[in-house]
Amino acid sequence: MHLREITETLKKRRKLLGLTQVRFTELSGVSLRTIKALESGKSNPTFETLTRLAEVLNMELNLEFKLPKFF
Amino acid sequence: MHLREITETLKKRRKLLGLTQVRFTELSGVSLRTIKALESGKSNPTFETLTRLAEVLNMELNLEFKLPKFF
DNA sequence: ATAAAAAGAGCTGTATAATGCACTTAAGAG
DNA sequence: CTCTTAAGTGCATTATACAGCTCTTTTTAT
Repeated sequence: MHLREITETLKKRRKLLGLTQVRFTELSGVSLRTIKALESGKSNPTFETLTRLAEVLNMELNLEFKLPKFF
Repeated sequence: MHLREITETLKKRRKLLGLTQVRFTELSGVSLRTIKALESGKSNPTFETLTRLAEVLNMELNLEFKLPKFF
């Protein structure tokens, strides 16, 4: 997944769970500033930042083999 | 996956493909210093760095739901 | 249409990721 | 063992992620 897909997924799921950005910072420990930058596509986040956010959403980052397109 | 798992996986696959760290920098564009730090567990890499390395190995990072442990 | 809440942006400081160079240590081949 | 190559470390520099504050814009509800 490209970074844009990942951030979009995080954002959509955050909203699906009815969380505001503020509540998201409280639950994740990632600053509001960082979340805003990330969601508006203005950063190259560290692995830890993405992981802390994913965690709150019951998600995680996995390293996998690329699958051929027809999958 | 935790960072340690990810870096171990990258390292193992790099070796499996018979690549040295030097060759890995040439193919990925990530500096030798950064690869050394990463593989020896001394950094919190950016998404881009991980992606560039994974790319060379025909792998990628995916954001997924956590599965219950019995899977 | 207005008020309130949420999201985004500018400015700034601090921490640290990424980099290059030189050196040391470890691993492999002869 | 020695020689060669690969991997890891220390130090210094540069770039930038992270963070807090304030202000603006957008969205949502009344």
